[in-house]
Amino acid sequence: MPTKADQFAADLGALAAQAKALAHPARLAIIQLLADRDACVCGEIVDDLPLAQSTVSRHLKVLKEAGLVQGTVDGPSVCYCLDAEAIRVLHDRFADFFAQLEPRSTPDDCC
Amino acid sequence: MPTKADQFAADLGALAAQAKALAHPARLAIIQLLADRDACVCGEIVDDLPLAQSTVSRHLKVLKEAGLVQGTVDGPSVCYCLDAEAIRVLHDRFADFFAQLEPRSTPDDCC
DNA sequence: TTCGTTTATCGAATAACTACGATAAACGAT
DNA sequence: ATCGTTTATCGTAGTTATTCGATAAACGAA
Repeated sequence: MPTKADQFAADLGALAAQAKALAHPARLAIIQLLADRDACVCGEIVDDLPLAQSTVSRHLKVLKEAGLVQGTVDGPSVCYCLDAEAIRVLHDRFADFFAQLEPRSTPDDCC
Repeated sequence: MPTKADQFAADLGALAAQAKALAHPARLAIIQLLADRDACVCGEIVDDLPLAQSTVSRHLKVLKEAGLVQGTVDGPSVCYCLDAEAIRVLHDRFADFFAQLEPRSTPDDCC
């Protein structure tokens, strides 16, 4: 079922989709957590966030669906870690987007 | 009324809020449009997007509330333009966030 | 096998987002 | 003062997001 948002350029849609994954402080906090513990972390994320376990699980699912985080089963628990390559791609996408915004000499504030 | 998302660090909340403003292809398209026409544009945005005028007006409101766009009344129409300084700040915020993610030597993929 | 731990999913409630048409408000021009 | 143009807002509808508690599923250990 195509939504209205699909009528835009694919690259804008892709960037918007990943921006949406970043559009919640809990998910940003999770990303920072996963980066801080240089390797990866399992359910300690729940202890570090003021959210219920099921809520954290949902946020992790969003991040996984956005391709930013990977989870591998490790015994009874699950080990989550950042997808470093995906993060880099996202970083580049944002950098490109912002770079495109200022080829203009931004002479004086318009209006 | 404080929501659950307010319990996170203020900087994460601020970044998440602006990421949310970018989390729709129409709003990204609007930002690109405003940057392309080096100065600013009024209602031509509506003509360039496959959306109703009222919908575009809402998206513009979101961008204004995020502080990324300014609108000044110009006769019967309104002139919108990017807030170049706010864009720069947002760019920096994203850059900082991503930079923080990779102080690790990213030895080998964990897990 | 049974128990405890860990994670995912379901169900449900509330809130927010996206979208449109219709209408109102502001303004210049006639 | 009235008309047409432009933009904002309102009302509404449908979808999606956020959150929690409760429950299920997976697994190691006893």
